[in-house]
Amino acid sequence: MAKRTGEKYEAIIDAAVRVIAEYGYHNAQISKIAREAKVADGTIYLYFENKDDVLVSLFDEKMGSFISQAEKELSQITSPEEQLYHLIKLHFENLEKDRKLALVTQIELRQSNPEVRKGINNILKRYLDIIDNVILNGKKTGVFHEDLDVRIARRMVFGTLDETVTSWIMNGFKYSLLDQINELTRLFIHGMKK
Amino acid sequence: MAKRTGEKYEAIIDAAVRVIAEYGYHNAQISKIAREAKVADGTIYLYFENKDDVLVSLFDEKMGSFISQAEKELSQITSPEEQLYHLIKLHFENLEKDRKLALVTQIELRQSNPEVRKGINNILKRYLDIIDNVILNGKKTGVFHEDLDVRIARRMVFGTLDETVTSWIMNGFKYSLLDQINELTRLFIHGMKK
Amino acid sequence: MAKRTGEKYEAIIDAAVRVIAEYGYHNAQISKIAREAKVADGTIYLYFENKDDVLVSLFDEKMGSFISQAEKELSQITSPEEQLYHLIKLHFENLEKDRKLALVTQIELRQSNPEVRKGINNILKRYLDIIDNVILNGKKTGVFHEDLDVRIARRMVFGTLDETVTSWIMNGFKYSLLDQINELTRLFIHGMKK
Amino acid sequence: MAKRTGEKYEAIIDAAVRVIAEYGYHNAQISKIAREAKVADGTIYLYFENKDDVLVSLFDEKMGSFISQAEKELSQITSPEEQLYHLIKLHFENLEKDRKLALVTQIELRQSNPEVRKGINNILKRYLDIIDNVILNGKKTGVFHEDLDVRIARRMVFGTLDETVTSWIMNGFKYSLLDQINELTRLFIHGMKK
DNA sequence: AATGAATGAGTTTTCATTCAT
DNA sequence: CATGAATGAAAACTCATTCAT
Repeated sequence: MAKRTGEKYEAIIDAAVRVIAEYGYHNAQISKIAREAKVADGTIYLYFENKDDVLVSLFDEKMGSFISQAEKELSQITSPEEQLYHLIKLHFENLEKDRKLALVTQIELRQSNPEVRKGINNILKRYLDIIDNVILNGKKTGVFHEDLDVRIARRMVFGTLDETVTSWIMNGFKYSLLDQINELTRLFIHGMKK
Repeated sequence: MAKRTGEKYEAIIDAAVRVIAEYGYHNAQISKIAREAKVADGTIYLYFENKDDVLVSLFDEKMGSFISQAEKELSQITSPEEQLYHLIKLHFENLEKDRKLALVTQIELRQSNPEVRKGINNILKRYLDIIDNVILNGKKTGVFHEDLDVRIARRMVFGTLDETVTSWIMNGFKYSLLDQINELTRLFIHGMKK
Repeated sequence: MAKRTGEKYEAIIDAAVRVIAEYGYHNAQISKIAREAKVADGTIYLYFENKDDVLVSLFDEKMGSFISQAEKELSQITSPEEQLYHLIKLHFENLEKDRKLALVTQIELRQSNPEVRKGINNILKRYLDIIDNVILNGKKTGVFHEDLDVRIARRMVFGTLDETVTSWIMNGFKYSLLDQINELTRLFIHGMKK
Repeated sequence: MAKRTGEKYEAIIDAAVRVIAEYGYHNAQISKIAREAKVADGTIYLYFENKDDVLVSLFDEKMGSFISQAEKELSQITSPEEQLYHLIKLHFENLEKDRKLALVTQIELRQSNPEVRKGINNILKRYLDIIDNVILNGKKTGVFHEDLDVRIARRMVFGTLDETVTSWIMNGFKYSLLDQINELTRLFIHGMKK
């Protein structure tokens, strides 16, 4: 029934980002999002199943394209060290280029209910797979330690990047994420290398 | 006005942990917590300012004592490597020994409103300070790299441990956190060492 | 945001009068008023800011129109004695024609909280102005005593009419207000005349 | 069961006056009154049936003695004009001498529930009887008009004095009640005389 | 396809009163 | 006599969702 495409579909998602960024997750009512998108409340339900669907779709649209891009770009790099460097760079660039979106996906949507969390985690799984592939590539090419536990390493990489971005937002975006790419890459590579 | 101490104070906090663990944050009504604690709804307000106060106090009581313990134990270790190892061990032991509490503090309370989040973050600051001190000790003793950015390293350590525990819970506690202590310690130390 | 007009706006106000008259101010819950008005509880909040707003609007709608009528009718009379007579007549007629409304505005709403009281008093100010004008007219035309203190006389007129109506209601409407118009007019005029 | 006498009985009533004057009727909780009276909450119930009883007793203690005094003093005056003058004087003096009490009895207690209102009205009946006697005396002695309706005149006198005092309080006590005695007496006597 | 008025379920908090000590 | 900890009922208001137009 829900259209999931079209001009208004995107208008609603973009309105949701702006409203959540401005008022916070707990004050982002459907009626506010509708007003911001210049549509009627009921119209949202022509494009989305329900409010949860708006939020998951928001994450999907905004992060899904980033993940696809990352998949594609990393597949064209062979060196695991360079892959890792590029992964971090893409991660940070993606969030630095739209602070409202960063705030929404990184902070606000984490307060959502279990249903939304589940949808978000499904999308993130593809991202975790990318990290896994970089680590596996590093092990296969003998750059990373052969006994390295991929899941443990993956959680280190993701957990670190995630915490780094969260801190950056919570501290008011007052320093540059990009400045930390080199040091983080070094920490990871030295930690994981043979 | 709120008493913040006594037998019932603890009974209410423990009841809150059980109720949130069983029903989830969004279904943990005051009346349910009161029933579980075998007190009247109004009694909760003799011991706590409001519902937010119950949740922040829960975090404070349960994590605050862990943090104090960590502060004390780490201060008796001089080697930064051993401090790091011990920190991870304490972190994991603390959460493995009470899975309900782990679920509540690590997953459910993160869905709470900004007021509660703020209270929780204040408590966590003390924990981040402990991590900082370990890293500083490593730099000072020449074990960790002199140019290591403490904040970046701190976020790596905290972010990794946090993500590790979250994954463990989301995957149904089906492996042991303690088994990962050695590898994580190694990853951190190799990453940070001179 | 509140509409403050329309069919349901009036239905809610009329329902509020009936509910308060029947159950008393302290037992007139929003849900009871909504049921009586045959709308959902939430619908009331589409037309009114909050419960206080319902009560003040009730007074405004019901007494405001009476005051406007009085203003208009008295402006067409030149003799202060006749103005006074007519004012009392209008006052009593207005309350006799709807006993439920009289009970609500005269007795029940006086038990309301300070916020509502303030709203009611603002509306009543216009009525006190009408009384003032009658007295001033009497002084100007030499009918009333030139040294008469308008404020003192106004309080006599309003206080007397108010007490008269209150007694009538408290005694179960068992006599006619209209029968007292002549005597009250005489008391006031003799008291105030030159 | 309720003692209705003793040192604490009076302490509680005086505390109630202070608390209601300071916080308003709707914020005068039993626990606040108890704290102000330096007794335990439960102690109030050793001296009073319930909260309503505290309020009615307050009115009874404070206004009852005034009424007895008025009864006594007026019985010693024979002239109806002088009785009326003295009645108004006593009324105003009584309220001017304790502004907190005036605020409580004249404004705040009027917001109370029907039960308290009933108790207050019972006490006021004795006062209305005093007014009646003055008017009857005036009619009997031929000073007031033989056809004067006592009830109508009584409502004029009481309503006027009541409204005068209410205005005085609502306007912040910023003028003197006593200054109005002469004019009010004149208004009444001219209105009622033969 | 779009609207937006209407719905009604659901929860925190207060406070008069009790009663074991 | 006095205490004060404990009780638990009660009500305004929000907001996701529907559906007649």
